[in-house]
Amino acid sequence: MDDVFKALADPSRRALLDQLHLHNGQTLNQLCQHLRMTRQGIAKHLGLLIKADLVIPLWRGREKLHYLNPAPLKQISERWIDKHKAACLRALTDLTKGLDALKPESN
Amino acid sequence: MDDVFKALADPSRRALLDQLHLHNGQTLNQLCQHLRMTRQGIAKHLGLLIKADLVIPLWRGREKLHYLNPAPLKQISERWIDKHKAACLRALTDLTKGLDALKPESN
DNA sequence: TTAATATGCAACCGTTTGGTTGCATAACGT
DNA sequence: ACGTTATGCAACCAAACGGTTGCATATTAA
Repeated sequence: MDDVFKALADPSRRALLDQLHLHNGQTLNQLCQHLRMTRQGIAKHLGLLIKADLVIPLWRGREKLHYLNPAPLKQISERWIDKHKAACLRALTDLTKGLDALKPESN
Repeated sequence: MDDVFKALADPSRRALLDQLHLHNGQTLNQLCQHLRMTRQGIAKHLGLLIKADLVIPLWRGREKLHYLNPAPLKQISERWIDKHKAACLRALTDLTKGLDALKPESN
């Protein structure tokens, strides 16, 4: 899961995901046309996305097609974000309680 | 939003969020007891969490209480993850179509 | 007022990261 | 077979990162 968070941390990689979201199954060279960076740079980013299992590569001849894999995002959403979202109300009441404690007359 | 993704990328910072999730409103020194790192190191991490608005600090005298703010996580979930999750089915069909195209007899 | 407590700030350092250039390899078209 | 196309791999570099040490500052307690 650490790999997923790390992969999402970079804006270029998020842009790549967005690009694939727009048109799934693009080759490396196709993806290069949308991001001003060398092919090798993009290939590195794709490597991290693939390592994080956010993107799945499929070879067709000499072309490498890149497909989105939404599973890790779903996992993060379910196992991490929802857990914290569930504590939303609690966190807010904690904050207001903290603010109340700041009032001098409340001590 | 970039700050939020960057803040979430480090396991120590996620551990801090978990710790606050366990007991909201802890001071810096309290948080230090759960993570084997110097106070200054933790303070740096908290600084990034605060910059990303994931944690809101409240001063009470010389103590700095740290409160979770679930809003950014909710935003990320809604504006980013859900969008990709929505494409889940599509991504999978794309993948299987890609796999089909690999079969030589399908060309 | 003085000592202890809670935090902030800055410099420093090794490692990782983001990106480049250069070259190698494999597959396709002619 | 040969040139072109699509990709991989390695070295290299500056910048950012994660973490430390040392010192400064502000608040509380005696």
